[in-house]
Amino acid sequence: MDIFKDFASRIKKIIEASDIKTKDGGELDLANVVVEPPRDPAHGDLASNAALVLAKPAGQKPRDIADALAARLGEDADVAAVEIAGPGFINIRLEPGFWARHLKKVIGAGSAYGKGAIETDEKVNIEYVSANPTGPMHVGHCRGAVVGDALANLLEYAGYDVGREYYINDAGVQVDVLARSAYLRYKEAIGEEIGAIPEGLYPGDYLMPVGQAIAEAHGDSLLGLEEAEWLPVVRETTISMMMAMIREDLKALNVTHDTFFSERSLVSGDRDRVAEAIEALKEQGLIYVGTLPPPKGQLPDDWEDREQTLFRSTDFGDDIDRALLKSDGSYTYFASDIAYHYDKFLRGFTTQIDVWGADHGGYVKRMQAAVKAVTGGKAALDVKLCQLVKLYRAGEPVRMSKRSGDFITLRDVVEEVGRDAVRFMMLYRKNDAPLDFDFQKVTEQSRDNPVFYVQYAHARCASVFRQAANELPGLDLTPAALEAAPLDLLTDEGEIALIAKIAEWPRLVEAAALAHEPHRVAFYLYDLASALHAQWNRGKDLPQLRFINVEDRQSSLARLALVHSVQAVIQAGLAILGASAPDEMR
RNA sequence: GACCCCGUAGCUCAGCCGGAUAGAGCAGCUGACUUCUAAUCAGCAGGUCGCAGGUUCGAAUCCUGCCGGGGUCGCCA
Repeated sequence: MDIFKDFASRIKKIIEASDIKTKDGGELDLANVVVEPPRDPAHGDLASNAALVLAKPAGQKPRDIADALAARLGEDADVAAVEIAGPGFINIRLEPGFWARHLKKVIGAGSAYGKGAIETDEKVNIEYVSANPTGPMHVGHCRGAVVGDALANLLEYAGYDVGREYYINDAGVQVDVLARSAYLRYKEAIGEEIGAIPEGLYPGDYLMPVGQAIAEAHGDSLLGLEEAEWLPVVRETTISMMMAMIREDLKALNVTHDTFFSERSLVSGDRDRVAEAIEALKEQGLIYVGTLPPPKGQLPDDWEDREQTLFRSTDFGDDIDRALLKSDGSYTYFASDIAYHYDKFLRGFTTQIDVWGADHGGYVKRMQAAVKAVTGGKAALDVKLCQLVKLYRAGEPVRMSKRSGDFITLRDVVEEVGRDAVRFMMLYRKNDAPLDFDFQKVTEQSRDNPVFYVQYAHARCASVFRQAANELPGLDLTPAALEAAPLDLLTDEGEIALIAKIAEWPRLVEAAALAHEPHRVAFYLYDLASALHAQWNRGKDLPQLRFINVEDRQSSLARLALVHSVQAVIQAGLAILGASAPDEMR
């Protein structure tokens, strides 16, 4: 169904059957031979670099190879013309009938068109959000959440077996601080005067309901206890309430996970998975006790040389070896994280993707080193770093002070601009480029706003079908009828351009999935929407090109088949991005 | 000091595994609404792809150095 792959294999067959060989008569490596959509439509429908990549190993001039391939390619029934251009590109022009046949296949495939573009049984794990359960999600979390969720959708669509995961950082000192903050709110709920929240504790109001819930459950029974006694109780309630809140936030953004993995669970119960992971590394001789050199440049105030238990991450490309135990003997975050990624591997995930904020960039090498080491090179970790999102309102930066607890939450943003707009805008940029998010622009209904532009294209398709039902009463518009439409009536260059754009969909899905880049889907949808709007408007200058023509039911049917396919692809693409595809926008 | 990301039109950004004359949108200018919803379209103008080397038949893309912006830097998470 991917015409580019189809023609690439046709060309490869021609090469294999030809007398083009390496200089010493061997078989050529055809891995780099590709067929692509040409940059300039004047170059035809398909372009191949075959002659260029084979010239050197074959020891022949590119144009000579191109000539030989072009002659054979010209015999293909689907090929109307072959031209050799530039340094040796082979440009192919397809028979008009080819596009009609291709469109028929697209319609026949229905919602399966483009799906499973990659044939694989590989299990991919994507970890995203993983926000500390210490409060509501703020805008900073938003991008990673959307990127991870859309990437998961994309990989699933492309054919992978995808696990979507959230790592709950419920161990370590921060959640203890959280628990102490909640304990204060508990005392408040009991009726004690607590005054101002002390420096170092979480001041947010969102802990008040937690305090009340604890008061209702325990009365004043926790008041006289030592911290060591009440802390585990308070912590557990608090974390579960925080996670409930976070899940609500994620739901508002249409972000889903199928596993919430607790950091604490690594060491609770009868097993210590962190120790097991460290043991696995130790068996390979990758653990030692030693000291690290102090960082160059500004020395931390409290620096002192100290012996530590270290992982030899430098053997796997890291800049420095990394500590696994704190001075009090407890595990570092890194040690737990190794165990977690090891656990993912043991669950069968050989491709792992983590979506992090850019401020964790310094953590990438050590984690990749750890995954490589602990899985014996059988699993690989890709990390998608999301750059900062800067908020604007009508061009003016929105100020936030985190200290006062007065930050803009994810919920605020979703409620103000809507889920679709947030998701689309977060994906309308590469994840590693900073993003300006303007509340005003995002809700604007214009071409400046790609969300509405793409959704409107979908709505326009739906509108055409509503209109067709009115103007062409009795015409069968079911998919089966559209598939059987006389599609060879689609000969206008704008119509062919639309079919060609639709034909790029499986290729786009595959490329975006392999690169782990969901933003490409958003850009593709924008292009496809643009091609549809263009063809629509041509119908105003040239009424004979309008999708619906009451005088000509047959060509109307063919065009409706085209519109149907555009609509289906936009719908599939928006679903990957996690945005809705409205039938009407008024 | 080290490492990571970024640098493409006035602005915001695409550019797929190295390919042809580097593309969109916005802003600017010129046009198209008795419509299948103008929330749209057509056209014009706008570039030393940060700088300098290198690899290559071919570099915005790969390598090295430099400049500029952002981020990170032993036990936080």
